[in-house]
Amino acid sequence: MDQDRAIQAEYLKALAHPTRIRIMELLEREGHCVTNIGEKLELKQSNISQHLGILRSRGILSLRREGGLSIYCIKDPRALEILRLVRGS
Amino acid sequence: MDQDRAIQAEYLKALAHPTRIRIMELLEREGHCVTNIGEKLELKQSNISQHLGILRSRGILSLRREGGLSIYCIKDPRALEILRLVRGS
DNA sequence: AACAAATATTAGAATATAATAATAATCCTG
DNA sequence: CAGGATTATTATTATATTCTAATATTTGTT
Repeated sequence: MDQDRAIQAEYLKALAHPTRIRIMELLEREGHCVTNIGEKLELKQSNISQHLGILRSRGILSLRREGGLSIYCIKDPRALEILRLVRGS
Repeated sequence: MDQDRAIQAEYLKALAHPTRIRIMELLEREGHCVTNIGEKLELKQSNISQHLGILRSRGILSLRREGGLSIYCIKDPRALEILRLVRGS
């Protein structure tokens, strides 16, 4: 189907951004909250939140609430495999 | 490096388009010329040529001239692995 | 309930991407 | 070298992304 390719393209687009690649690298070890990610990457909170939302909407990240925090984790390990392949250029 | 992630993002962006995914699927079996691809995909020649140029500029496709034709082939098999991973969602 | 911290959402401006149409460039063939 | 076919490039318009700033929401604490 052609709709499948549109979905696949959306998935790849979600990964195709330097900041989102950095987020994936950061979350590879363990989950982090939004503020934490923002500090490590030295980017604005709202921007981080938007990027996390994009990755989550594609099923790449998951979110759990813990205390007052939103902890984002990698949900789809295929994304890590893809990034590993891309690195091996 | 941060420039690496920019390059990685460009690589993924090249794959992150429905038409370019179709092109990759078509070229998986064997190389094809521009006109041929345009007919199979029912898209304008200039559009196809642009998409092929994007894939080539990222090192994903290669080009050889044969007779009066430009034959495009898959150069980087990692791209196929990535698309296979993406399909397995 | 009020306050503070953490996160999400929205609107806006700047930039990037994509499709079309038109034109240019390439390269066989006679 | 002229003509025709193939491919590449350019300009344009429409759409999509991205970042920032501002505001709203959510949640925990007192």
